[in-house]
Amino acid sequence: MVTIADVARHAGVSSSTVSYVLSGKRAISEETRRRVRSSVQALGYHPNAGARALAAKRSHIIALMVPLRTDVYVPVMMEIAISVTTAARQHGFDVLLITSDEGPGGVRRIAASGLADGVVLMDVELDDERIPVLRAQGTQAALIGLADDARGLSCVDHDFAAAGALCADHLADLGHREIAFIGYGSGVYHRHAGYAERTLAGFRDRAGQRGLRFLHRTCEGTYESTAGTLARVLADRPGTTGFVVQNEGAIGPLLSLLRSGGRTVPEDASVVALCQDQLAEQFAPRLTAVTGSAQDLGRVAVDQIMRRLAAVHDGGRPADERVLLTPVLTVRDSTGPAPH
Amino acid sequence: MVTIADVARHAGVSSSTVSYVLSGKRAISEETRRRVRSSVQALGYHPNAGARALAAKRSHIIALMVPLRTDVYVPVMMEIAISVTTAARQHGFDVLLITSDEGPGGVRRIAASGLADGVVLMDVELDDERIPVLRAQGTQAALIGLADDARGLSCVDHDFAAAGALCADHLADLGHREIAFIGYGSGVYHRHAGYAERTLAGFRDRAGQRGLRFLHRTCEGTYESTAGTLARVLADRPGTTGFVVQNEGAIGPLLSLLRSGGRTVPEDASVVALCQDQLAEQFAPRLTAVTGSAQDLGRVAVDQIMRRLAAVHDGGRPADERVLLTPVLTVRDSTGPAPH
DNA sequence: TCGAAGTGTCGAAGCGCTTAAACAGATGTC
DNA sequence: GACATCTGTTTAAGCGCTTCGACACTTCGA
Repeated sequence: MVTIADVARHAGVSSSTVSYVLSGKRAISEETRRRVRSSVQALGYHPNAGARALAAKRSHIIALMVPLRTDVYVPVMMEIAISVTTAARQHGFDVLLITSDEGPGGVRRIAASGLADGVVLMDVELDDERIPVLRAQGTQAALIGLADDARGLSCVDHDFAAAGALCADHLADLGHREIAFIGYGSGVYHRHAGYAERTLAGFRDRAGQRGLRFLHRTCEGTYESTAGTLARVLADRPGTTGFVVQNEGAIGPLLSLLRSGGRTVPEDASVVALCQDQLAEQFAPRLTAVTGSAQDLGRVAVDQIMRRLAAVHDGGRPADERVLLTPVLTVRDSTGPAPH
Repeated sequence: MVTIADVARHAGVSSSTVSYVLSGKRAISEETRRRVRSSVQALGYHPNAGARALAAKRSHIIALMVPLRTDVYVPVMMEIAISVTTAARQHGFDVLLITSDEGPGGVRRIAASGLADGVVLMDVELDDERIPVLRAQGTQAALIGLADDARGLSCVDHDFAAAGALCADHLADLGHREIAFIGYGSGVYHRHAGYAERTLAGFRDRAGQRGLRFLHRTCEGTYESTAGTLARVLADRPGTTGFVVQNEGAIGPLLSLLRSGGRTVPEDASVVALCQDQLAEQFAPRLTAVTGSAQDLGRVAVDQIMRRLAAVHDGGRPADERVLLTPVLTVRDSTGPAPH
């Protein structure tokens, strides 16, 4: 194993000089810097992470707590996890993966052991019990999702209310008057998952403003469940011409069912999906969709933590940021003017 | 911050005694152990991870390198990542997430800095350039996937050849004679991805033994691509009655297309999917599928690393294990006797 | 010309833990 | 009763790094 002392000897300087060259925290002459750098290269030196963390009281690791529950579309979770990792690396940080089944105790463990300098929490509930722990430990954190009380931490999320409103506007602009909103399974609403409630609220408000009649129905995302939901919608409101789908699993079945029921998309019925563009492109017809970037979510969360850490490092009090990312509507082939 | 010295003072013992109580590496009297434990509780002590890693030369972290590429079904990757994390925690280890875009350099960085005690590599190519690095660094590793030369490391994977054979056997048993194998996009085969090639080879061999005629066609997993693939299959072999689908994205479109083409499943055509049970259950009809547990994959990989670390710790040479998990065929509603 | 200020490097303390070796006291052996 | 043995605990030496203060030397202003 190559240590900083080996590098120092090789370069003919003291080990503190090597440290300062590497951290840039003190002025070092051009000549010395060059010699040290080439010794580092020659010996293949990588600072020992434990020693560094111990001496500097910073691990250069952030923890990412991912939900075990999979009612949220899994590829999106993965995309967030990967973007958090990539963004963290750009700041010289690594990412520790922990699962939400560890609960508040997991957060305490990570923070108290100094394993991580900061924590990113996914799938945050409105009244999340991990938040008081974070505050008590003085751990820097960023939430992906909105909490009721986010004092002492930063958060970022999609603006789901705006996404819902975009759907309502688009269908209203096309002349649709009766809309069905196919949502997540009822469990998601009972849990008061923010993304589900806020989307629905945003849609509802805008639909009201635009004079739309609409129905909200839950749906589990299987073929059977979608068939049942669609049948009830058409029984209750035969005049429905617009569909908004938030549950990714229901999209394929819905398209199949509309087709086999004799309704052509977009001539007889328009469908707007709330899902990733990548997914929207896979169907026939390609779907008009409202999207927010999962990558941005991860990147912003990491940036927030980095700003908090920098503030603490400089002896200040970190600012509690609250960022909502604006969703985008991409018109494709699944929406068109309402039939007469 | 609570240190081991605080606990020692509180319990009226020396800090080494506290350390021995916690690690169990020396005999400690019942009485002392109780006092120390309750002091740990009372003060909320968590050992500092950096100090521990530095002194013990073990970080109690394993790194998990996940692919950025998403041609493999993402939820499966996520399931593996989560099962690795869960299994690691049961051994008192945490998981560091790194992305494969860091390449061999990432592996070197993690190993040389002592950040992780072991590495789990996903999406391994037959001739993977990270493997020599692992060997050179003497890092303990487990691969998920098979490499050409796995000396010095352990590996685990699904027995994809057996999975392919199961599909052929099932369709042959039902009397089908002409089968189409709908695979991944051509890029996957050009890359010589092990899972794709081995499944196909296993299917091909067994199909040969059972006297089946078959066609292998690549498919990108979009609706258009599946439509094109199916059209070509039916043009080349109008008598095809059995379908094996390995590309998750092609399943939904294939079912839709068969239905709209007037072929009822399973009366006119049988479909066997190579995918997770959860996914197979979502379609109508529910799909007969060949599955391997992604959870087991992660768990076994972690167990392999733990055994390797234990062997090194005991001064021995770790055994290079090679485990293939047996796939399971679950018959559901998408396969039936071949039509006359 | 002298002291002050600035620049570049080093020495050494210390971060919180593990662990080998030393030690104290109880127990057993002849 | 002298000695070895065992059990339970302490002492102290690091692990490899960061960082504070000291120091040597140069440059600058008065």
